[in-house]
Amino acid sequence: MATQKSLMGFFGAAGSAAKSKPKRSPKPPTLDDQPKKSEEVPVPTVEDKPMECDPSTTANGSENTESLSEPVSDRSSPVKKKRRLRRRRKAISTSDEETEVAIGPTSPKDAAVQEPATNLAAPDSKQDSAVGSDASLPIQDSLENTLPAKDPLSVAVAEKQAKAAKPSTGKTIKPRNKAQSTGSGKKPTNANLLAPPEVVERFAEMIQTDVSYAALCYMFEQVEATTKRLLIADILTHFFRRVIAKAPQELLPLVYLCINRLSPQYEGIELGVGESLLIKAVAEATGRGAAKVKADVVALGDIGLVAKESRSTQRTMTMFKTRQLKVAQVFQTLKQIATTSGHASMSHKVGKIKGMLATCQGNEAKYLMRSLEGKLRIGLAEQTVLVALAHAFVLHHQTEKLDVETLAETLQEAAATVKSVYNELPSYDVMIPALLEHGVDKLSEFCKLTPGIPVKPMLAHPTKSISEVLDRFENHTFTCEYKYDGERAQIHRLEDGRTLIFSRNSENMTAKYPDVMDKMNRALVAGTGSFILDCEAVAWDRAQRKILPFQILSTRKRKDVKESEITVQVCVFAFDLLYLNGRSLLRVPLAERRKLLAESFRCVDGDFQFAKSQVITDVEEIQTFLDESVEDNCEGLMVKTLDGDEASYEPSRRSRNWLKVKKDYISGIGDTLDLMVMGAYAGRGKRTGVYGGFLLSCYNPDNEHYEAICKIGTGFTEADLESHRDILRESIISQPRSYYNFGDSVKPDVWFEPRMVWEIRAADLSISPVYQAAVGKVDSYKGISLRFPRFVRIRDDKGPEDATTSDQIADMYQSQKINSVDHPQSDDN
DNA sequence: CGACTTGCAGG
DNA sequence: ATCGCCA
DNA sequence: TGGCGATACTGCAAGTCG
Repeated sequence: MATQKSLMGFFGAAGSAAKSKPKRSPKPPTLDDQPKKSEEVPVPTVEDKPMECDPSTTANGSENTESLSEPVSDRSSPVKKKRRLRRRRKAISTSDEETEVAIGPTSPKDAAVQEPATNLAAPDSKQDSAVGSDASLPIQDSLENTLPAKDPLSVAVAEKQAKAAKPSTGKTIKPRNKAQSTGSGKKPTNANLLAPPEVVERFAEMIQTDVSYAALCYMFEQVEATTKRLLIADILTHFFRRVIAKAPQELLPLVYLCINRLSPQYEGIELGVGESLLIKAVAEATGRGAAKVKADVVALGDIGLVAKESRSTQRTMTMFKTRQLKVAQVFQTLKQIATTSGHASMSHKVGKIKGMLATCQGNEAKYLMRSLEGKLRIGLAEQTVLVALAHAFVLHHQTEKLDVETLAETLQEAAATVKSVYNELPSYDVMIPALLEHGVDKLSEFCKLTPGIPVKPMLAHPTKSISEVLDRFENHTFTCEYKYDGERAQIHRLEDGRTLIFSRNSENMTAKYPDVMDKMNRALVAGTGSFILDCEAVAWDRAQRKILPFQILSTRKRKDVKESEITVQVCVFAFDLLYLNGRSLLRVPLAERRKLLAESFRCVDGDFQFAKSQVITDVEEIQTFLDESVEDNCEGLMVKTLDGDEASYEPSRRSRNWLKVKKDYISGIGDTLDLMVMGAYAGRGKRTGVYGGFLLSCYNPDNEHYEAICKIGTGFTEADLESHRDILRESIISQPRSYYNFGDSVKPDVWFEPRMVWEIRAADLSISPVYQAAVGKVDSYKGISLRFPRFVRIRDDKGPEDATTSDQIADMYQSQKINSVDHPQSDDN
């Protein structure tokens, strides 16, 4: 409760929240935002200290101290928060340079390799012991006692905000950092790229024959506390090394927990748990109201923190836990949650979650909730895991001492191998056992491109202009292809004749496209056996023989599709061939792959075609081809190198060898709108403390109403977000104006008076089931919204009534070529 | 059984 | 999807 | 430049609820 108020206060809810307790006086409403910048209150600095020095494990302790010492805290300039903390930690570890510094000239990775030397003993070693599972007891106790009147969450809020407060130097910090990292030569010293020895020791203690969930969470903490990628990788490497040595059977579940998955993507096992269920679980587990919990989530920007904090109160009396969560058990429970279905399944899921929560200690609840939410957000994800795995296995098998450079090379190669293998066969179920049994060296013998298992598709870089394309490909032969607006489809034909289709994200879409099986058979040329095709499936109007918009494609059924009942036909546009008759073509240049593609398949009009392409040499040709593609209802062009080493298929890599030129970058075609900011939503994660998104509207001069058109959450710099918060604070109103039209489902956390106008770029306009913009103008009941909206800039020169009008929106929609002929959505008018 | 809600998938 | 930030 | 994490809209699928 207190938290909600404070949130409101935080966002300066002048009207509604002000009424609560005035106690949080030092909040920033208006007073702060102006003067603060300069020389922030010293308080936060002081508060910060214990945090940064403590190993994150003792965070509990410091949090308390912190909130105690300064419950009022200072919420003036949130945003910088964690990042700052991290920096400071770095600063500390930087002090011990000598360690591996000798390696200077070689890649920093070398350093990461070395056994951590002793002198790394940072000022923050000892306290570690406080981490122990039982350590939380006294801490929580003290929390209870010292803050009798307070909801622990308000403590957390205060803490969060204290963190958020700038460590004194407002603006100077950025430049300083820059100077530090880039300006003054060389990389940062290698010392801070190494996992601190006490961390490694801790791993050794915690990881024995099996792995406790606490051990994993300890590792997460360590990772979360740093931003240095090499350090993160090294921490993870040490963790895995220990696991490989002591508890190899735990490696697979651990890897899954690190990347927050339960199985390979293509198996489609999902938790089926979202925020509402988690809120319910936390509420039930703590005996608090769901509404309160929800408010806390908004305030803290992280349901993990809410779980951790609210749990600690409840806990005090039932503290005698004996059970300790194990990784294997957590993983298994997660899988159970995922596979629970049918009647009352939701309450069963909640039950399991509550069960685990009850056993959580320290930070476990935080990470458990984040896992359930699907976002660990500790700065560690798949790519890092792959590197760490590679390194861990190399080091595990490494018996003889290599010189630093050789070792570094070995490690780098290993990382490349593991990544490449994984991208071709993205299954830890296969790869981890293979690694355990054969090591990295022979990995590619056992794990290779296999029809039936999706390859990570090659991605493309967005390009801002045609000239940028030319710059990039100046000395290469390249080709342009239509970029179709459909769904990526990787079509596999196995040796046994089965056909499988995977999406861009490696989901199995076979059941969605039974009609494609038949198309493939008709498109085969004699002699074509097994293959993997890269294609785009596009909605197709058979009568008019033309491409339909993506929005139509998306209305196709996804499960149990029977060929006879298909309403939206598709045409498959093939553009690459990755595997043919038992042979991988990944390393074959595009020109050759394309040739094989053309030889192995035939065009079946309206069912299976080749992506339209053209080899191009100059700007004008590209421009013409681009215009043509848009004219043909495509999104723009893909530009690809044709020959040589740089024309191979690089799974998962958003390589520079493929570029995309989208029409919305080209002025005149791209839609830019000026929209009024109606309201905003509290940010989460790294956006805690600022607004994470905003509700926008267009203006309808006929009735002088503002009609909600979309939310927006990207395109802002961090500075933008801070500035928006500060500026919009002045405009907060407690209720929406009577002339605001919006759907209940998009209600923002705070409302603004009509004032601010922003320029927004979008790719397309779409018929919307939830927004009101231009209702009745294109569709009698539905409004219009934007596809891929992003913030461009503030339009200070425009008043709210100068915003784009509903009529203009309707016109823009109509003028999208693809909608001009006929589209199912528009019932009447 | 229909309306509503939630989660997940796509771009 | 898009975008920005960081090493 | 790669890796990561913040956020957008829409529709189906599967659940809940009255």
